[in-house]
Amino acid sequence: MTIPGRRQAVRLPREQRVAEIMRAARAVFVEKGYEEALLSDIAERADVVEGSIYRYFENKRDLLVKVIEDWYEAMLSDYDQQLSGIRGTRNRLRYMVWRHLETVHEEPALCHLMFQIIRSGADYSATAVHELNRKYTHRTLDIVREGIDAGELRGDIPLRLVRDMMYGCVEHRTWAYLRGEGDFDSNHVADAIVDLVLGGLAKAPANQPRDQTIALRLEQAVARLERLDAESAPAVRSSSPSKKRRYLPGRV
Amino acid sequence: MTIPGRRQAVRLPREQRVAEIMRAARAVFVEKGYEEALLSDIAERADVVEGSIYRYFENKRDLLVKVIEDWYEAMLSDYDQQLSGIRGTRNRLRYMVWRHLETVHEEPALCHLMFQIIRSGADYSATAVHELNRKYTHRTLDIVREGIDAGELRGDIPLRLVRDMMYGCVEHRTWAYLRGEGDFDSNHVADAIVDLVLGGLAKAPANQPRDQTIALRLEQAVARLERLDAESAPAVRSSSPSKKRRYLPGRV
DNA sequence: GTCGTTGATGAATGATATTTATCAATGACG
DNA sequence: CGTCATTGATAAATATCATTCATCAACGAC
Repeated sequence: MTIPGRRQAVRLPREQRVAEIMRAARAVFVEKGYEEALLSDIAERADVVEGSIYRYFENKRDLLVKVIEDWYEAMLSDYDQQLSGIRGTRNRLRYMVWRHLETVHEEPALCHLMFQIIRSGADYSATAVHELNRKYTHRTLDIVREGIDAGELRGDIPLRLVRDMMYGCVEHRTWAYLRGEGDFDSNHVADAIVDLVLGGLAKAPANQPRDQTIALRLEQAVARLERLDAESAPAVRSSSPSKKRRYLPGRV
Repeated sequence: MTIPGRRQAVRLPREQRVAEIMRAARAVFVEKGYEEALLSDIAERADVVEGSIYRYFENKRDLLVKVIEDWYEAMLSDYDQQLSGIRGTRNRLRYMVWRHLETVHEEPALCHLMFQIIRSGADYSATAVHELNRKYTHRTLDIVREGIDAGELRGDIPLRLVRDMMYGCVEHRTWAYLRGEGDFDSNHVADAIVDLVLGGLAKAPANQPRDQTIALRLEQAVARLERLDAESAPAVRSSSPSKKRRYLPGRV
């Protein structure tokens, strides 16, 4: 006999319930950020009771980690898919950066969670996200290596430094964007970054002027970027921050 | 008449009490990280009662922000102090990077808090830390600008990109370090970064080989770095993470 | 048809940040 | 000198959530 007032328990197979909860969690996390997201919100949206979540996830953080992992994995496999159809060191490198920037535009909240919560956690190194990330940056290094082998790039620069610079730069921009300090154009930024890196890396025969196409592209990109910088430069400090789009949920 | 059992209230002038609390807070935050640091811990160490903290600080987060601000301000003023005694674009640029890296070594926990809690907060832009940081990176751009004016550096690169690359790279290394993924040598890394940036930036007369000294320094730095990379490369995944030094307090 | 296994529940529990109601020293002012 | 507003400080109450617990019911194998 069902106790009156006791909610009708809908039984689902494990996988399906896990999927439901993760879908709900992702929505709530995106909407409210980590701290503001309540397990009760998530439970409600997943149409379960709070306690049920603990049958499938260790704790709130674990839930987030799983959500991010899921997203990240799908994303990276798509990266590979696309990349397989792109030829040429420059194009491939550019695609990596461009796609990264696009992702920030498409999923700012998830990116923010990824940076703030996942990647700065003490257990990050043990996370699948870490492994995925490693794989991803390896992909980038592979491209550079191919370029070196093909004789297109200088071989005397530590690969790690190149990678750190590229993604470091990307992330600086990303943070500024996530903070609502100004938008960016993925195409322009990607061009500028790749151009600068290649400009420093490109094998320049000692007594020859730099590759014409590179020099040209560089000029154009730089001109565009300077304009962009001028626009997005904060005219007056603390003018009207409310007008800026923000993607950081939470504290007001 | 004093109610028996009621603690003897030591009255201090505002400034002094604030200083006490901040000293205590800094210690506890450093020791335990943000979430694990309890207001009761801080109160105890500051020899006040929890509620008293709220007389001087909005909330826990505000307390941390003030602590970081304090530290950051002192640090930057010292930067300026030192920098005033250094001549030459390369040396000055190198000092900025080097000092940044050294700071990470000296105060890993505060750096971590700065990155994770402060800089990713929704209110970061309104923070004094943001302003300080802006001032700091401006200093860097000034140096580059001086170099351009002096004819030492190419003038056709967007300054922001240069800055983002330098600090982006620094931060990538920093995070890896904070996560316990391997140490770094501030001197080597600073050399490598500055060399790479200048290698891409340095005005290379079209039909002349690159500046000899730069080329030489580059080679040396690269050699050192390759060695370093080889050493700090994770031999076997998930070998014994317990052996690595970690500077992330918190969750076990 | 019984019984172990697993999905699911609703109500505790616990840990902490934050508030509130009070209290006492201090010092300015009549 | 006293009174009284101001400010430093307190102890206890509150509120908010994450997490755990004691039960319960459907399902399926045997």
